[in-house]
Amino acid sequence: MEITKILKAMADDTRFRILILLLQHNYCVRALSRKLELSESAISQHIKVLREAGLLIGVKKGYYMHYDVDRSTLHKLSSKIEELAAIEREVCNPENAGCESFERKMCHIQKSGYKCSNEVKTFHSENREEGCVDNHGNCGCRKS
Amino acid sequence: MEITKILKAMADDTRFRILILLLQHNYCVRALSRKLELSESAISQHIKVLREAGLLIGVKKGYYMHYDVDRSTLHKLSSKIEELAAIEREVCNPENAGCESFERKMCHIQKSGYKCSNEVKTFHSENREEGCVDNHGNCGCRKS
DNA sequence: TATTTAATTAAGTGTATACTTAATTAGATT
DNA sequence: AATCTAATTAAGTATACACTTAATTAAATA
Repeated sequence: MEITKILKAMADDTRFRILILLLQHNYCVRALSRKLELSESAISQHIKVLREAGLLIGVKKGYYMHYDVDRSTLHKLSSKIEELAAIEREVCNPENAGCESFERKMCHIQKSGYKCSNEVKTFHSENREEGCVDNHGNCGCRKS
Repeated sequence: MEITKILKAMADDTRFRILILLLQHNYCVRALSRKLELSESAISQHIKVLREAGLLIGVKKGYYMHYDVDRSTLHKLSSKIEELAAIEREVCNPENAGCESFERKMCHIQKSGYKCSNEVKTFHSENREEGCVDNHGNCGCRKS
């Protein structure tokens, strides 16, 4: 499941409306094209995007295509977003960033009175040194 | 809460990555720009989109902007998507579409043996008559 | 087999958007 | 007050994309 692909498919206003209409009824392409006042071609292209994102399942019945929303994709998407919301933030501070003691004293997110040294400022502004893996960005703190 | 605005903000791969990074740490713009190998300007513009969608809250601290993901927006989005998945579909058939009895007999989604009349075909293909509110699209069925 | 029909694909166009570098802004620091 | 500095905005560009009409496809029907 490609989450940004699904999000992209749903993010367009027209496609979002198509999705809602197809959640409510089994409209054919022509009916959707009338309801949304767009060409059948446009609808067909939107449906393709929704289908390729896993949001629609299409079955041909007689002359008509019957499209149905794959609700399991919506459930999975919803869960994924909940998972995101559950990510815990590791706040940058000298203690958890693995800063050297001399840096710790100078970190600007420390209480007032402490100021960043030139070394720390440089670290923040210029390219990072060898062996420096991460830069939390609020100061010169390094993560290991 | 504009759902397609939020979806659009999250649908871009770069913005999605920014969101995840900011869920994990309090990176500044420069740190994000290094991590994602994009200009600070590009990051700033992406952050603006995320902020205007209600996904980020920014606070200025010293020289730095501290951005935090508004997790409540993610929760609300997740719920909205669950609501969508819960929409029940009213299947189009002559009975629930309020079709006239003569139409009911001719609806193509009836069992085989019944065929659409020219009138019904025309109704489906041409513009709808006066007073016809809905067209479910699988046949000539009218809704009220 | 030829015809009809809903849907799709092809080709083209105008707008939106994701980036760039350069200029500007807001607010700490000296 | 003058100077830094992170972030933002301005201006410009190249690509993506949402539409159009016309041509094509695939399946049902005659």
